[in-house]
Amino acid sequence: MTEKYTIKDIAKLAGVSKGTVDRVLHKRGKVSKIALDKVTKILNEIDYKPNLIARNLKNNKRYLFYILMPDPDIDPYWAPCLEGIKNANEEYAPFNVYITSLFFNPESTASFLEVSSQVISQSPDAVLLPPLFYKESLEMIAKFHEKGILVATFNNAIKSKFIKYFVGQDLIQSGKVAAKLLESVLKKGDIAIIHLNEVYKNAVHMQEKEKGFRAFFDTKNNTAFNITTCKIKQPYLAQSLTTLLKENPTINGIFVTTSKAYQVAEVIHELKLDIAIVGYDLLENNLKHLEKGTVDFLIHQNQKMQVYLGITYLLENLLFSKEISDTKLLPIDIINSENAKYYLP
Amino acid sequence: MTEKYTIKDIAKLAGVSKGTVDRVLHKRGKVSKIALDKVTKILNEIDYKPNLIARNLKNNKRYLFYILMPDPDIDPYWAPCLEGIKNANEEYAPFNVYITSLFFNPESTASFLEVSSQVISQSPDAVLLPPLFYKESLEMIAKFHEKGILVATFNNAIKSKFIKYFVGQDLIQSGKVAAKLLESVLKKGDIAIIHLNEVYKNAVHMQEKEKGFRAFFDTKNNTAFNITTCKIKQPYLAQSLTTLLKENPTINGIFVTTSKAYQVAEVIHELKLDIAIVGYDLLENNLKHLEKGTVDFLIHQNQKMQVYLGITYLLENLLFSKEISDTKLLPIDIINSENAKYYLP
DNA sequence: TTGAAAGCGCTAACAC
DNA sequence: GTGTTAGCGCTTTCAA
Repeated sequence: MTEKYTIKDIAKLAGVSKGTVDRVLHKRGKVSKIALDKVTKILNEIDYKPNLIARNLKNNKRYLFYILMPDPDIDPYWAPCLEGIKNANEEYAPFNVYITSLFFNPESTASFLEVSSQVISQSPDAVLLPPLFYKESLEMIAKFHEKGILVATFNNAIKSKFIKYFVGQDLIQSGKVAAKLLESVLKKGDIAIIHLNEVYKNAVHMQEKEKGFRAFFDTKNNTAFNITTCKIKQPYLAQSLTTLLKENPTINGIFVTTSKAYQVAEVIHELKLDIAIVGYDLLENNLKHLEKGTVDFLIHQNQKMQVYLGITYLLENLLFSKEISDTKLLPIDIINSENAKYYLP
Repeated sequence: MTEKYTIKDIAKLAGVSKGTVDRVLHKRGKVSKIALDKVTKILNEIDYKPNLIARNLKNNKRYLFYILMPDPDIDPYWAPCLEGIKNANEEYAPFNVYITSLFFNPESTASFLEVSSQVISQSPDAVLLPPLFYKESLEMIAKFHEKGILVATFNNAIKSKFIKYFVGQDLIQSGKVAAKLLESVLKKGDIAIIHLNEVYKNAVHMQEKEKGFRAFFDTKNNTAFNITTCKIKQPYLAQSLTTLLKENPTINGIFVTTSKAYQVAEVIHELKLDIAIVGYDLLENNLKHLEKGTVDFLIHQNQKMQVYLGITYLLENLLFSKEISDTKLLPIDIINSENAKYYLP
């Protein structure tokens, strides 16, 4: 059984004071070589684990934390994030952490820039955001970094040396999961990949999912499937889709790369066709179709966990200097009508 | 912005000492009505949230925690639990918590009883166990309770008023998930439910899964499927299964209710039949077959999370008097070849 | 019944 | 450089 050592113990063993031990532990300097050696020797002999809790008791510092995200009222995709923020908030409140969420309009880069500047003016300790607008996000992230603000991203990955952590899913792999699901259900046939354009650009999202989807069949040299890609913009969905399916009557599977599978399902249902659909996200509308059987599978992107982990990673780093890997890829959960309820709030 | 109040603040506001506030907060009595009223008034006015961390800093008490589980070397199903224990251990070590795992032989009630007595003799603060042997488990749980030991169970639910928490999955629902998966893949046909008897009794497990599986098709009045149940004991699997499939050549789907789907898959592969298989648990052997395509889906029972949560629930209750619901049902994760890696250690 | 005080493990300011 | 000391928020003992 390993004993528990405190700073006091180490001080006694090394024959120095607590203060000196603390200086050694935190490399604060101002320690003579002799003292340093004595303490280091003891530290090597025993397994000292600082009590991280006690460490922060002392800390009077208030930690300001901002979450910058699209308004869930504009796009319900983001709604689950609020729950994750709430959980993190409850957990870290005793540590003097103040978490504020600010919403921007996902259709407007101006709105994003405005809210970002607002955050900068508060000079918080850390910021978490989904970098939806590539150029603008990079810009703001650089500015955050310049101000000494720790940055983490979620939802979609962009490359920047100023991003400390990223939490999200591997979208290419997610496309492969969808492909495997359709393969299981269909065995053979023609599949349409439908990029149903949403209000704001998530082109990268859609492209990566398609890439993974196609790669799955390509690497298998699976010739039983024929894949068409189709970009459709609302409000032309019903019309475009009907035309597509009339022209390609052999299509028996559809992969919807956005969270709007329900819109596709409605059209298919209307046309009374028997087509398997795989889509994304547990929106209420999607769930209805899962239940009805008009959507076969949904892939859960677990937004709630994404923000929750994003927050905890940053805070554990700030509060306890914990170092973890810079990228966390969440499981790609497969949802059908029977297990859906466990993934809902 | 809600202010943060400490006991000191309350004491000042109420015009009493910290000690008195503490006595009120913990209902320790020995407080005059006047003092009590003054403090209560303040407490109603403000939103006081005690700093749970500081509360336990003072605590010199050592918490002894035992986990009682089958030896993972005998049944690899339990191996992931060790990881969960390790995580919990790291998290709670600073709180003077000492977690010990003891293994019993899942084939032997005697071994279970022996290890349990061993635990009792240590009079720990809490115990977590999967109640595999119904009668013996109830017996020991009662004894634990008698000794003032907090008990939580995982993996399988049994009823006892002495069980504080249960963490596991809804096995009936899990059967429904399997049913839906086979329905998606097959559309119609004959399905065999195979209860592949394992070394020790988990009859209840298997029965509940079957119940859910059948209920799924029953409530749907789905007549496109015909379901046969089949209990097979090793080492007769290959023989029995071959006979079954010869006699029922229309069987195109198999639901294996235990973690031995790979054994079934091997036979099917040998027979060169095209039969969809849904099974349980991410054992290495099962994963190989997922990859090969001889098993279509696995259901993840998330043993790791089960123990991890079981431990945290008990400890949060012991350390911080947190009260949560007595039953936690984990998500029923659907695994195919493409998302499996995210659920592995 | 009450307040004062010590102390949990750690940090940081402050003398020496 | 180094040891001493005060204090984070809370619990608990002890004297009043």
